[in-house]
Amino acid sequence: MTRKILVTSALPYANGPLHLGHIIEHVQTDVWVRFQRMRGAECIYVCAEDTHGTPIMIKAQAEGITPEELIARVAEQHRADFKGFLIGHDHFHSTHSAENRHYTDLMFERLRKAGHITTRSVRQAYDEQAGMFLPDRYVRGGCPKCGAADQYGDSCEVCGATYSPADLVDPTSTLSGTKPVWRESEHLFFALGNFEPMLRDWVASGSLQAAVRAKLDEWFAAGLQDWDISRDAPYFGFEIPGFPGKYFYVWFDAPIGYLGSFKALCEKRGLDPDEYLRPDSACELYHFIGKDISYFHTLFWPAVLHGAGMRRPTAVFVHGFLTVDGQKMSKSRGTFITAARYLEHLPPEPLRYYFAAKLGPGVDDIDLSLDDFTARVNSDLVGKLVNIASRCAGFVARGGGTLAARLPDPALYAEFAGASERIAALYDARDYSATMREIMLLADRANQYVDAHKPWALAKDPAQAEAVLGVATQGINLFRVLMVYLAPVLPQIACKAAGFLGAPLAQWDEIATPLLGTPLAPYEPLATRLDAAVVAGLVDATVTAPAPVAADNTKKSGAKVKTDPVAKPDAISIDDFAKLDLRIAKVVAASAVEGSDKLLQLTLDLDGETRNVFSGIRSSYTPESMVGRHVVVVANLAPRKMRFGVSEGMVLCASNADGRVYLLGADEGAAAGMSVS
RNA sequence: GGAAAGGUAGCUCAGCUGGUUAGAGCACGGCACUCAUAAUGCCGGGGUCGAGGGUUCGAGUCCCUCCCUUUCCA
Repeated sequence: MTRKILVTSALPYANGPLHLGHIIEHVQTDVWVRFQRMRGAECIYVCAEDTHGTPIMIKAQAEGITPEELIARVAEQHRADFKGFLIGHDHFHSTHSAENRHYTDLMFERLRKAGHITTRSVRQAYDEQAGMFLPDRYVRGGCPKCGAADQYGDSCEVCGATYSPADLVDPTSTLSGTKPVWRESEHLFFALGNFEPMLRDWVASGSLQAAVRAKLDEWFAAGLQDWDISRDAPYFGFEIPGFPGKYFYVWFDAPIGYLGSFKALCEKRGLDPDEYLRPDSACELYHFIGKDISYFHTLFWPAVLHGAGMRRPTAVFVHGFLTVDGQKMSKSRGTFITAARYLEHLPPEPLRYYFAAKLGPGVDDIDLSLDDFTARVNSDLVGKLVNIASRCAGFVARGGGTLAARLPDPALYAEFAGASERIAALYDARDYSATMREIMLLADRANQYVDAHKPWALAKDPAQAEAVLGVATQGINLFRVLMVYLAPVLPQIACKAAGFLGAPLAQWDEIATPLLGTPLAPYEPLATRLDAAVVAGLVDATVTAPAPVAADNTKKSGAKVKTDPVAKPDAISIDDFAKLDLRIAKVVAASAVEGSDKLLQLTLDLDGETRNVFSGIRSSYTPESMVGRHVVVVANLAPRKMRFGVSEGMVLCASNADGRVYLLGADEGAAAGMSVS
């Protein structure tokens, strides 16, 4: 019977850009989904924007736009980033949607009727000037335990103490800077404790990794407490039916967003969501999440589902955090790598491969070591894997372009194909690092095979032409098996390889029979080496070297690939440099210029001052991707009249010989109008 | 403070329920080869397995203490 599987990745929050931490989770999920599909499962992968809550509301206010505008803009960026990393969501929805409202209301109603919702008064910090209740994080003050100043309302970063905002010494609201008052308000609670037996049973069913189970036991031992699921207006979210002025807490409707997204997909495809969601469903449901949100997904979520008369997740797969060069991703260190930044520098598949090579089934943190990344990708992907095809293709071409009719070494092929179930089991268990090790071991064997049979030596004797073609055919077929194994990780390379082989690589069992007697397309490089300098450019050089040097960035952003030595201009004095008025500007609007295939028209904000600038970056940036980002602009460049209007400045970019350009940006924290020096 | 995970060659990591001379890839050195994106193959150097105790015929693998790193605490 065909497995029917519904898979999710955690919903990204709509208040900022995706970073590589988001990407590793989606890659982990995407690989698993692609693998399941290759194995013939009906596997659906959904995700959505997580759009509700105070931070969204506040951020939109700060930008002078509506929350709806904010989440639409961020969603656009997120979609582009996911696409860039080849994440194949079947559907990417939003929690601010009719479908999500439907399930949120429905599930709440069912929980209420079943007696799982209670009401209780809560005393909370209230900002009288802003006219709203304050989440813990929006109150700061002195730590009641160690006295450290300016700590968050929930915990102290200095001594690690946890407490409530009411305990703070000298609390202030981060919104208005005023001292909050304490007000009572009725809140709605979800009686999590009602579900303890069910949850214990669920945990015991083997749905969780050992480390997560251990954590759950701790939580059980501490006792399950009611969960506050309401917030008072003003709040960006769904108003609770029957409770005017009360809104669902963002964490209540966020996981429900999985179902909302799924529902939207079902409507598009004419599927019945209940087949997947009813309590006795034979379909499987999996959530991939980071360990920071285990509590919500392993306690609340199964309990809410169960209480609302729905099935529980088959399993929740928890992964660790991503570090860069051994350290927590940090904006101040420049190691906070956004998805967009990565994609501006490098193609997605090397990173997909590297993540796969490091991801295990556990909750351990994963380190992106940049040097290791470069070495690993270049050696495994280019030196070993792609090399097999590359070195054999020429012999096939010279032998007529068509593969031999028989394999000279069927036993070796059988050995490669015979690894299939072992590798599949590793994928299925999400032990990708072991999977990649197995596959690369085979890649070594393939290179050894070619080396042992020395087709280049045989080729010197015209009488051996058949043998040469045989060795090449063997090599190509070994490569094909490996490419099938790697297709979940490297979908684009697999696609190119399929074009080269003239045969699809879409199904796992395609390897059952070798490819014989068919023509090959001309070989084109399937993957290229990473340049260590480009990789180093992923971390923000401007942090450690705050110099305004465009030349330095030019080197690091791809130009080096083409070793096109930039002519060194004459040295200038600091005074000459000071003549430049470089500023940070925020792109508030962008559009393609009609009648030009190179230009984008940008509307820039330099802290109050608005500039119209034409920039020749259309080959590398879409108008949508520009809006909202910060750029570096030469603000005192004499205005220049162009056919399309007057350009009042110049946006700085690095570029290389092939015409790609790379915008210079500024780290988080830089604001429009700031002077660059 | 409580809890968890981890500390194995220069780097990134494997080492299951304790058992022969501790492994892989990369990097490094030598040799071979030249088909391939200076790719590949063969050989080699390199580790008192965080520190110190203990259990055992035998411990990287179990127990205790300590040090360091990371993470979680609704």
